[in-house]
Amino acid sequence: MRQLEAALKAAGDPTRTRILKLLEDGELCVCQVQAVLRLAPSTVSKHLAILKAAALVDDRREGRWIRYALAGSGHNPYARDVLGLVRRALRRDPKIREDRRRLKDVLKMPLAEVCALRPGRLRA
Amino acid sequence: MRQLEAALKAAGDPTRTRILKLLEDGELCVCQVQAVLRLAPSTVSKHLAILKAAALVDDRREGRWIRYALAGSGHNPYARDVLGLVRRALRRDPKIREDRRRLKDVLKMPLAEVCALRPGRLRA
DNA sequence: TCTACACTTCGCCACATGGCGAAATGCAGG
DNA sequence: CCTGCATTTCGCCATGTGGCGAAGTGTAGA
Repeated sequence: MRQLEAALKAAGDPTRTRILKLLEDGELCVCQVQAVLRLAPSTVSKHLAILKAAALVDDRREGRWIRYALAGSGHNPYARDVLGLVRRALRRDPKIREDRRRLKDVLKMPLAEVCALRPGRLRA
Repeated sequence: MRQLEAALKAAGDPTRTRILKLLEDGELCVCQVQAVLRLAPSTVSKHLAILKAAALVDDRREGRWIRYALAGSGHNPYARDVLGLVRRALRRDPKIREDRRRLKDVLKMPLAEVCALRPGRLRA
């Protein structure tokens, strides 16, 4: 019961849905997600941890960064179904479209520059 | 975004999942659900209202009772997918099995007697 | 090993949510 | 209408959750 609950609850939060939709275009590091969502790093990190606990995403360390991606055939048997559902959903949602637009801009910038945008040292 | 969120969140609660699994066997009135779950009437009613708002169930008045059933091709486009996911899930979950066993007993009793079991006038 | 930096963890706050009992609602039958 | 009963709504409480900033962790590079 807990696994299904975890997957549904994880995907049932609007912020996390936004993250899942972003990851449909490929893996991203935390600061890229953060640059699109415009939330505090700790907040983004927590959401990613919840998604990971629900086996909806995988993480992979790459040097200084940690890349998150949608889970493959994860260990949670329900993750695949939930991800499929989300993937088919919200294709025309205005907020999701806006996020995708922002993501495009973010992907054009070098990673270091993206991370420098953080609200920690406000200079943007 | 809100419709997907509503469906996922509604199905993501363990008590509501139990209700959905019960309804897979056919429509039930509130007191039947309550007899299986052993929760206060107000609690059951609230959960059913949430499931209804998410378009996962339909209700239908029949005399003094209100029958709830899994939603057909509901107005929430995601409800069907979520219901399918839940239906395929938890087939072997012990708590769900236990509920189903209790439901079988409840279905053997006349409705009036089931409702009389309520923790309001304790006499069982 | 020291600093810089990406990320996570912790502690906090405001608000949402699940549980209950009591009161309100709405239908059936006298 | 008035009573009886199934259900809902309301008010309350305890707990869970999302947001943040500050402090901690861990890796890259000087």
